[in-house]
Amino acid sequence: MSATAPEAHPAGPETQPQGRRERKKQRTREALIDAAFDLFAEKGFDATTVEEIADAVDVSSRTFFRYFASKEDVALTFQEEQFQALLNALTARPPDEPVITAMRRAVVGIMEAAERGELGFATERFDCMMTLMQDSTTLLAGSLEHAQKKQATLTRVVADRMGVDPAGDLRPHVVAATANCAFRAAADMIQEYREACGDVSLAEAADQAFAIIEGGLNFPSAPRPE
Amino acid sequence: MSATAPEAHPAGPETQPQGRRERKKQRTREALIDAAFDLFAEKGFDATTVEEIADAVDVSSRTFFRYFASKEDVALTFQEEQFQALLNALTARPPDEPVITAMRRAVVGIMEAAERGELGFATERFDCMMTLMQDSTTLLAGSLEHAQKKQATLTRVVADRMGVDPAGDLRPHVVAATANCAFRAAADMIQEYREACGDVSLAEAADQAFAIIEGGLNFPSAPRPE
DNA sequence: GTTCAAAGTGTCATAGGATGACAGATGTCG
DNA sequence: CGACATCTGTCATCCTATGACACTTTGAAC
Repeated sequence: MSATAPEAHPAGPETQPQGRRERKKQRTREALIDAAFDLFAEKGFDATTVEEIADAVDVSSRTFFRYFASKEDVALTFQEEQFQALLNALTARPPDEPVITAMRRAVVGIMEAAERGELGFATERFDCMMTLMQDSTTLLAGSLEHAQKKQATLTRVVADRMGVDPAGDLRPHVVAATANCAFRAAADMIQEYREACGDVSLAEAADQAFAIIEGGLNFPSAPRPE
Repeated sequence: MSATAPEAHPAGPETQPQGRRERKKQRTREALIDAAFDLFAEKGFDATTVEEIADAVDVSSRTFFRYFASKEDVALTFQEEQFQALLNALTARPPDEPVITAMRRAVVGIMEAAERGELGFATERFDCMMTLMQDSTTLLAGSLEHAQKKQATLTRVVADRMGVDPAGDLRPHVVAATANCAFRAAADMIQEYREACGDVSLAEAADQAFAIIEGGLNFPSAPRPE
C-alpha cells in the first residue's frame, strides 16, 4: 500500500475491451477479486494468504502483485468504486443545493444503492467488507488510509462547487471531512452496538448523522446527578 | 499492528519504578523510542528498519517487538499520549459547558500544549510525526487506525457527559467523530497548501474547523459562472 | 504469413516485518 | 545463597512485497 502501486483500482465502468489481451487481463483481475473474497469470507482477511488467492486462480503470487499493490488493495476495490460513484453523484446534484445538502444526498444515495446491490458489486460484498474490517486491523487501517487520501479529491470538488479556493479556506476541507465523519459515526454505532440498534441501515444512520451535524451539535452537558 | 499487542503504549505518567528491572525496562523503552525517532528523522519511516533501531540500542530486533507491537507502534507513542491528555482535558472542562464547546477547548488546548512542548515530548517530535506521515502511507494508516480505535473510548466519555446512552443515540458518536474530523481537516489544509496558509498553527486551524462545524456548514453553492 | 516489439507471466532471489520456541542471563525475594 | 519469575538472545519460520531475468503470448507492421 506504499510507494509504487502498479495501477491501483483502475476498474473503470464497463469498457468493452478491445484486444484479447485486455479481456484476459480483466478476467484474471476479476477472478482474483472473487477468489479473494471467497477466501476472506471463509477464513478472514489476515488468515488468508496472497498465495492462496493466487493459487485459487492458478497464477503465481508474483502475478497477484502485478494486479494489486497489496492484499488490502484487492479488498478495497469496492471502496474505490463507491468513492467514484460518490463523486459522480455529488457533481450530479442540482447546482442550487447548498453543498452540505448535496453532500448528504449524494452520500446517502450511494449507500442506499450499495445496500441494494445497485453498484458494480453485490450486497454480500458490502456486508463482507464491514465484517472483515471489524476483525482485521490492517484492513481497517487500509480502508481509513484510502478514505483519507481520497478526501483531498473530495475537498477540491467541494471547493469547486462552492466557488472558493481550498488553499486558505478551511470550509471545503471541513465539508469533505464531514462526509467521512458521518459515515464513520454511523458505522461505529452500528458495529459496536449491533444488538441495540437492531436493523437500522447504514444509510439511515448516516443520514441522521448529517442531520445532527447540520444542527450544529449544540448539546448541553447533563447535570452531574451526584 | 494486528492481533496480539504485547503492551501497546502503556507509558503511564511518571510512576517511580521500584525495582531495577522496572527501571531498566523503562530505560530500554525510551532508548528505543529515541533511537527510532533519530533514525526516522534522518532517513524516513519506511527506510528505517527495526533492526537498525534495535542495533542502535544494542538489543536484538526480537526484543524490539517485545516492547512495541510493530514499527508503527513506536512512532504512535506520542499520539497515544496526546489522546490520553485529551481525555483528561475533556473531563476537566467545567460541567456546564456544552459538549461541543468542551470538546473544542480540550482539543485546541492539547494541540497548543503539544506545539509548546508541554506534553511528555518535545516539539520536534510532534513536527517530526507530521512530516513522517506525509511520506509514509503505512504510518498514516497506523495513525488513522489508532485514532479510529480510540474514538470508541471518546464516544463513551462524550455520552457520559451528555448523560445519554451511546447505543441508540447517534449524537455522542458524531461529537466524538467531529474531534477527529476537525483535526484532519485542519491538518489536511496545512499540509497540502503549506505555502498558501503560511504559518497558521494546527491549533488555530483546528479551532476554526470547530467554529465552522458549529455553524452548521450551511454554505450555498456558487452559481455556475458559465 | 513472417517478423518484431510490447506486454504478461513464471521462477528465482531477496529484504523486511512479525511471531513462536527454547535456552541462557539477569533480576527478585525468601 | 537458592528458587523462581522475568527478560533477552538466538534460531526458525511465515508472510508481504519487490527486483531481475527469461519465456510466452499478443498485436501490429511489413
